[in-house]
Order: sequence, then C-alpha cells, then structure tokens
Amino acid sequence: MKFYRSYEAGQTIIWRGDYLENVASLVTGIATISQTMEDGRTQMLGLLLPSDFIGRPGSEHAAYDVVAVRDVTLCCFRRKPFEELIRNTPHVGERLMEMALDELDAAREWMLLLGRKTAREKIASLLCLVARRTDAATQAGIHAQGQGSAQGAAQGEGIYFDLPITREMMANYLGLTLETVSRQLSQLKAAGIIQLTSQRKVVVPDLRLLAAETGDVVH
Amino acid sequence: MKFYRSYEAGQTIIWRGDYLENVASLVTGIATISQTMEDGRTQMLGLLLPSDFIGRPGSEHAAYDVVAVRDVTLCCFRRKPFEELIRNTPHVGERLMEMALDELDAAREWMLLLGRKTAREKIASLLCLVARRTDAATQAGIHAQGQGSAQGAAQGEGIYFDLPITREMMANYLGLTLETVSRQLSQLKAAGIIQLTSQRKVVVPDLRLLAAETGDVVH
DNA sequence: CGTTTTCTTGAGATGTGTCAATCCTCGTGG
DNA sequence: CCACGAGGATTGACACATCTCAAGAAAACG
Repeated sequence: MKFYRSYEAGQTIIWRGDYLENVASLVTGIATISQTMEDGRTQMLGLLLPSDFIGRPGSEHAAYDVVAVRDVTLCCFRRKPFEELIRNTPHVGERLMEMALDELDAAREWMLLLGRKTAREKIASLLCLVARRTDAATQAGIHAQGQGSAQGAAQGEGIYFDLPITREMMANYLGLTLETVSRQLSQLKAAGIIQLTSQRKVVVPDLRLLAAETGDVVH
Repeated sequence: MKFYRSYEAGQTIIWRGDYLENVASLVTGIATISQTMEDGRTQMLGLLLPSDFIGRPGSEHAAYDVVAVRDVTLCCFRRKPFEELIRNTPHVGERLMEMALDELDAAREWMLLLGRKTAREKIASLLCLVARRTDAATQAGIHAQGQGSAQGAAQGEGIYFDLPITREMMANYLGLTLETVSRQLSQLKAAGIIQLTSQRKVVVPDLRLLAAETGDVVH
C-alpha cells in the first residue's frame, strides 16, 4: 500500500491532466507546483517541501504540473486505501485539512503580491520569505541533507542564506521577467539592503530594512 | 449554538485581525474576501456565495477582510461546539475539506491570471467566469432572491448577464486600475466580442470568441 | 579548456498607471 | 415633473514601470 519513488532534479513529476493513480507525500527534496500557458508563460503556484502532500483526495486528474527542483523522493499511497485511512482516522483528516488551509493562506498572500506589489516589493517579499524559512529550518535543527541547500548561520547580526532557485524561477514565482528580477536585486544591493557574495548567496545585514521594502505592515 | 446575523450591502463583516468568536456559513447574499495594503492598494482574494464557509477551524484571528457586496445573512456557530461537530461527523469534515480544496484551486487559477495574463485576458477571463456561473445558476434553477442580481436568459444564441460588481471591484479582483478595466471593456465591445447594453449589462453573442481571448486552452 | 547555462546590463518599445475632464445613470427632493 | 447631486463610468494625454531584444560577462560543467 505504501512505496517510494525517486525523481531527479529538473524532472517533471506530474503533468497537468495526468491520471493520478496515487497520492503522495514529499519525503526529501524540493518541488514546485506550476501552471503554463500555451505560449510558454508560466506561473509558479507553490513550493513543495518535505512533509507536503501531493494529490487531491476525490480528484483523479492533476490540475497542475509538479516539477522536481532538487532530487526528490516521494512516499506514495494507492488512492483507495488512503481515502479509507482518512475516513477511519480523524486525526489524519484534520492534519490534511490544516495543511490545505495553510496552502490556501499562502496562495492568498501571493495573490496580493502578484496583483498589487511593485517589482521591488515582490523581490523583497521573496527574500524575506526565504530568509524566514531558512531561519526557521536552522532553529528547528534541520539541515540541508547533503545537497547544500540553505543555511541561516548568522554572520554578526546579519542573516545569510542561499537562494535555492534560478532567476528565471524567481521570475515565474513573482510574475516578472528574469531581467527585472536581476535588475531589482542589483538595486537592492546598490541600496545596501542586501549583499550578493555570489550569484546565489545573499547576506541581509538588517532584516528590518529588507522587511520595510516588502510593502507589508510590520508587526 | 446556531444563530443568524445580517449585514447590509457595503458593510464590513470582518476586519483582518479581528478576534473570531464564531465560524459561519453564508446563507444569502454575496461577500468578498480581500486584503488591503497600508497605502490603500487592495486585492480581492475570493468571492463568498451562499453555502460558502467563513472562518478557519483552529485559527482565532481573521486573516483577511470580509465585506458584504449585497445584503448578507450569516448562519453562525460557536467555535468549540462546531469543532466538536466536525470531529464527530466525518461527513461534515469531508465536505469542509472539499470546499477548502475548491477554494485552493480557485486561488491558484487566479494566481496565473494575476501573474501572467494581460489586461485584456484578465477581463475576458472574468467575463467568462461570470457567464459560466450565472449559466450554472439558471440551469440549477437558482434565481436572484429579490435582488435582481443575474440572469442567464439566452437571447438567440447569445448569453446575457449582469455584472454584479462595480468597475473598481473588478479592478481589485484583477489586479488592475478601474480605468484599465473600463478601457478593455470598451475594446472588447469595439471588437464585437461583447455588447454593453448598459453599464452593467453584458451580452456575449458567441462565448467561444470571448473564451479565445482569455489565453486559456480551450477544451 | 571549451561549452553551456546562468546572470547582468543596456537601449528602446509598450502596456498599464496616473491625473484630469466629462459624461452617464439613477435616486432624491423641491 | 424636473432639476439637482453624487457615485459610477468613460475617455484623453502623458508618465513610467516593466517587458523585449540583444550583447556580454560570469559561473558551472564536462
């Protein structure tokens, strides 16, 4: 009833419209949920991190593409027995509900970003998100499992982390072009709000300065 | 344990950050979920129609503003007993899960629209959505309850309906300005894809022509 | 190393936003 | 009944943020 599957970085795990024999939980790696229009415009809809769930109980066909960003391991369950499991153990159902609502909140926060924020605010928001996430990961004692993904190791008062994705993916996440992403990063760097020690390595000397650029209310 | 509350059109039902004593189900009327930035930029995150659910089991504070578009009646439940109810009747939990996942799908479809579609595609998408929704409503025999909201009554081959919201709300839904909304509607009219018999009344002679403007794959 | 991918930067085009004037629609009260 | 007023909608002119196209530079990779 339960088995594992692996995918290499860059591989498409699920194509929109695929028949879904199983549901799954992501065990290791990172994957993205995205949707692509006929002419190639694509929008990332979410990130899948370990423990995140893939597939919708009750729906047989994939609504979106799922792509592995790093090497990915999935823990798959056959659909029917899994739906039984949910029905019989209320605890599991509650947990899934919780996760669905978290994703809904994330999607809605992103709607505000996509619809109303400027390019600079978008970039700042993304950097803050990654900074917070890697910080949370280090606090929880989670470390990159041999893939060198992210480190929240503080340097002085600053925060230091790796960007896990290319400029193009950032653009697809933010509803921008990759050139605009690059330009805004350069501007934030010129303004002294971030430092780019290499293309993918970011240092944030003062997180409050960065947060002030997101357009969000500070609290 | 269960009681009703009414709100007038235009009234704010919930402010972001409010402490939520109850959860509720929308019985009659229309409401919007939206988020507003400090400087007034606002993004609509969703529509609430009869039978939709308000409030998140497990979270005590509102994450978004909820505003009545038409007069609204809510059926409210105290939080604790309601959470009991979910736990004890799996059927209810499943239904809520279903609704949450539907909202998630809607939010993600909107993310693609907000992040990647042009103004014209956005308008066409919204018109298609309203057209389909009012069409579904008439097919199901649901009629506007004395508020004259929407009618899918076919004229010849065309589809006819009322826009339930102002240009400004359309703009907030689509991540545009109201001027751009107005201009794009005029252009679609000039192109013969829609007719505007009055400011709020739309006739779509051929839905396929409109659908072709949405940027979505036809199927 | 050479090759390829990724990233940066520039110049110019363009879509959407901003500001402002005017028009339409509808409800209200004289 | 009509005039009036207020909110909603349209349209124009212009500004500007972001996109497009293009050339190179930097890093990654075999």
